Amino acid sequence: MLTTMSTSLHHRAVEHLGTRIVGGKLPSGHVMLAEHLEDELNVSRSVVREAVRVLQSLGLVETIKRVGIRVLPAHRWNPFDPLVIRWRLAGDGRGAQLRSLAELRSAVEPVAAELAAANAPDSMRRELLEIALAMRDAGRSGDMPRFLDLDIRFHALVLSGSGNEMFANLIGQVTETLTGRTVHGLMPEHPKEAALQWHLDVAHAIGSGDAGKAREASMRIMKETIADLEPTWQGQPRVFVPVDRR
Amino acid sequence: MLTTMSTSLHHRAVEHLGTRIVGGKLPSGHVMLAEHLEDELNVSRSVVREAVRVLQSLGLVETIKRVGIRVLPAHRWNPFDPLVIRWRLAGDGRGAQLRSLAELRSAVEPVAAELAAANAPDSMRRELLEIALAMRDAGRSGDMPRFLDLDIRFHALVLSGSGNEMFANLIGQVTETLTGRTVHGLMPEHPKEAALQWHLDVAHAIGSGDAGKAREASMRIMKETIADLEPTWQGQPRVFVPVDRR
DNA sequence: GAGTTTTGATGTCAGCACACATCGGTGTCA
DNA sequence: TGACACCGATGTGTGCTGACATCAAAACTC
Repeated sequence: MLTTMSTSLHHRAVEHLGTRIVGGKLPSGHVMLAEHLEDELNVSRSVVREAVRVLQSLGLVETIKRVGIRVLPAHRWNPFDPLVIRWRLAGDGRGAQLRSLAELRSAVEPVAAELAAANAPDSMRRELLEIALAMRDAGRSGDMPRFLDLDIRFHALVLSGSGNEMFANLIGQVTETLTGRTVHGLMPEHPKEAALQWHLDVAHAIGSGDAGKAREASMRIMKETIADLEPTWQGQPRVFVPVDRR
Repeated sequence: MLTTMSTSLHHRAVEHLGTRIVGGKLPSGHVMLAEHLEDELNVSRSVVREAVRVLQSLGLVETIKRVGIRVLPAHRWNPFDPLVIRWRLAGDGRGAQLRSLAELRSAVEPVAAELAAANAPDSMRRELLEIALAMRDAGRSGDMPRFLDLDIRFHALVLSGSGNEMFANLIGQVTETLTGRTVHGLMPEHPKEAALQWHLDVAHAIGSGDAGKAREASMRIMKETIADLEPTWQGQPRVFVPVDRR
């Protein structure tokens, strides 16, 4: 070994192969040999095999005896795996991935708000209102970094307050779309006053247990968010996977 | 080796550990040693290590030097991974898992119907209508196995027709809730006439590109489905994960 | 108590035996 | 002579093992 490694060889191998497959450099159907990967990555068989096993569990490759390690088509990948999402966001698939995430979020958050209104513990309802108020202040004063941070916490709290662990798990990916919107300069100098009010509406509705209102207000936020982000993925073709192919 | 193996040792090891962790037999914080696992499973280090690596990528365990392999708390698991879902459905978590899936589905399908109305290829729209009509026939004549099959295909087609690969990936899990409803005797002798009509409404709305109507009709189906399934998870406590803990 | 050494676990390597799908050669039959 | 079935060689993933590296907790020294 020449280099002292910051990350483990295993981690690097997974990352190396994952980015190349998801990024499209290794196309679907491409076959690799374990031995070849050893040379390419300068690691031993154990490292390659453990990495391939992980990629296999993500649906990125399959191993076939006497043939090698074959790259699977994109529709076999697990689109909910954090690694796959990260790799897609880092490569060509960024636009399509952001659209998928935004659509997922626009579907989930209103229902999460509904559930939070029905089920969230009081402490979360209180915190939600505090954050919404702080968002209004930060938004009006144009403190955008603080606004972004509060925005993330707000939506994370709605998802978490739903009491649905699948919803709560989307927090990381919501964070990605929110920061993405800011990074790509898609946020105005000041957030719209209406948007600030909608966040307060959500907080109040959840606070008072009004599921219908919470959903409605959340949907308005989602519509606005989608409209803001749309330029990011414009022109990206949609993919329709035949249902029989799992 | 004594036994000829039907499934690979790797597969068996992943399954063995996964079911025990998700099933709660190995509680959060429990520490195992790789060597101990070798003895327990009667497999070699490579098998154990590769299995542990896969479980690590699912968020079920972490490996710590000088300590061992530690089971992670449930909120660290990837709730979207097919393996995790399957293990939860097979164990104590079945009720909570079904609720999560049903809620996710009730959030996603109306939006998927909306998107399908806007984007689905014509062939899918046509097939959707055919299936909805066939569902009506099967429903009225009380051919429930055929109805279930058509129902699955219908909802799979809506999800797939959205052109969102994350939605399309939920097909398998939707199948689980639909078959679960039938298996648990939660379906009436004949599906309600209204439900049959709602499916036709969705198909027609998507066929004619009416996104709003598609969403509305889909939401009605979802409300009904949730109501049907609710007994399955009654009394299951909700879990609220603090937002700061990832 | 702070710094150092020891210890024990995972991480990594390399070589081997085995199972098995594929391919090509051989034999048989028409 | 040609078509077809059989069969063994080959290559590659699967699994096992012994050895060493690495690193952090724990024990020890001062």
